[in-house]
Amino acid sequence: MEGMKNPARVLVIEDDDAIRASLVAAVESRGWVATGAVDGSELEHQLDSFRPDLVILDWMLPGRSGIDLARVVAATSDAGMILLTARDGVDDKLRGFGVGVDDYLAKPFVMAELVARMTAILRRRGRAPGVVEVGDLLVDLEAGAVVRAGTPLVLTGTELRLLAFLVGERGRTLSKTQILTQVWGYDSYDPNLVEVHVSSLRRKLEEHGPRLIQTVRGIGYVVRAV
Amino acid sequence: MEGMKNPARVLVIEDDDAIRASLVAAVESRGWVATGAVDGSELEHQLDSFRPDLVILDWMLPGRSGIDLARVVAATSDAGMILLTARDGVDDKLRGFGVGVDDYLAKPFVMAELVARMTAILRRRGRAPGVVEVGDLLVDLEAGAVVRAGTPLVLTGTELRLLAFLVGERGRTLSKTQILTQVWGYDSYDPNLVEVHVSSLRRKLEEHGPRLIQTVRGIGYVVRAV
DNA sequence: AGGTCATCTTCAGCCAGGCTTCAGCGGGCA
DNA sequence: TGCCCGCTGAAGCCTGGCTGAAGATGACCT
Repeated sequence: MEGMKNPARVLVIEDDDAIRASLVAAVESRGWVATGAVDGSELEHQLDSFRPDLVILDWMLPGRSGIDLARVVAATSDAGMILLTARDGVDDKLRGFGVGVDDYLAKPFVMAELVARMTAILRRRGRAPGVVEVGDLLVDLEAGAVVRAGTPLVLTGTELRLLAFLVGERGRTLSKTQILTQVWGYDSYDPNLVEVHVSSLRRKLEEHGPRLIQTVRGIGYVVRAV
Repeated sequence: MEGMKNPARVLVIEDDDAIRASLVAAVESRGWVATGAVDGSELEHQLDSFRPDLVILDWMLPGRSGIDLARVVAATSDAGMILLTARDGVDDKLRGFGVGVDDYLAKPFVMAELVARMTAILRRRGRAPGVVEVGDLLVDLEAGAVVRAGTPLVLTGTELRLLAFLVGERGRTLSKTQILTQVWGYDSYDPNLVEVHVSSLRRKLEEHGPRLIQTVRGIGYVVRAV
C-alpha cells in the first residue's frame, strides 16, 4: 500500500460532526492520517505538533472566521489548504485565493471530488502519487487521463470519477450505496445507476484486457488486478 | 487466542432478555468482554467506568429514545456504535440527525452478520485483528477476502459467512443447529443445508491444501489446522 | 433562440449465479 | 452386516445484475 511509512497528514477543521467524521474516514481510507477539530482554537498548536501537509477548513465556523484561520495556516505553516464554503460565489473564491488557498469546494460536495483535489494538492507537494497503477491500467488523477495496455481511453466525466474512486479503493469491496454516496453524493438512490456506469466503463476497459472491476454479488464491486 | 490481554469491551443495551443474552454470549465467544444493560439509565456511568470500545444499542427502548442515547455515546466517549433497529429505513433519519453511528442492523438479524460488523469496527479502531489465520488459510473479515496457500479464493456470500463463523469459533465443535442459527438465523431446519454448503466450501478450500473443516460424526464440524 | 450533440438517468426485459431441495450413494459404527 | 449419517451431483426457483434503448438534461454552436 502506498505511503505506508510516512503517510501524508491531513487536518480537518469542521464543526458538523457527521461531515467531519466522513471526511476523516475518507482521508484514512486513502491511507493518509487524519486529525479532526471542531474549531480553530488550537490551530497554532496543531499546526506545530501534527504538522499537517494539508488542511481542510470549513469557511463558516462559529468563533473565528474562516479567513482568519486561513491566514494563520498560510502564515505559520506551508501546508496546503482546501476551503469548504457554504455556497458558491466568486467573492469567496477570490478572497480565498488571496490568502494562499489551494482549492475550494462548495457544500454540499461529492466526496470523490474532494479526494481528487486532495490528491492533486498532495501530489504537487510530493506527498501522494499522481498516477495509480492497477495491473496494466494507469489512472492519472491529476490530468484525468486513463491508459490501458498502452492505449489511452476516452472516458466521460462520470466514468472518470467512478473509476478514480474504485481505483483509489482498490482491493476493497465497495457497496453500491457507498459508491453512490462517494461518487454522486446521493444518500440513497437506484443502484442501477451504478450498474449502468460500471457497465459502460467495463466496455471501454475490457476492449484492451481482462476484467478489472469484479462484481461481488449482493454487495457491490471490487477492483482487483488479474 | 487473540486479545487475551486487554480484550475489546462491548456494551450491549437491549431490553429483550433473550436477545441481550445471546448478544453477550456472541461477544464473549469471540474473546471480547461484554456488559449488558436493559436501558440507558446508567449510560454515562457505564461509559465512564466500563469504557467500552463499542456500544450495541437497541433503537426502540422503553424510556429514553435511541437517538438520545446515541447522542450521549457520541458526545461522552469515542466508542463505536451499532444500532439495532426494528425495521429498515432508519438510515435517512440517522443521517438527518447527524449522529455518528458506525453501522446499523435491522431486526431480526443474523448473528454472524453482527459479529462481522463488530469485528470491522473494532478492527478500524485497532481493537481486533482484521485477519484470522488458520494454518495456511487467511480470512480477511473486513475485506471479505480468503486466501489459501497464497492463492485467493472466490467464495459466494453464504460460503463466506459460513467460513467466517467457523473460523471465528475455530477449535470448537459446532452443531449443525448452532451453525444454522448463527449463520442463517433459522431456529431449526434441515441440517442438510449446512452439509451442502460445507461441501462446496471444502471443494474450494481443499483445492490448495488438506482438509480444514473436520466433521464430528453425530454432532457437527470443527475447524482445526492440520 | 433554435438546433444539435454528448452525456446522464430511467426503464424494462433478459440472463445467470447462487440458494435450497431432493435423492441416491458410500462409509462408519454398532 | 445392517442401519444411519453424512456427502454430493443435479434440478428448480428466485433474486440480483447486465445492458440496449428511450427520455431528460444541459452545453455549445450557428
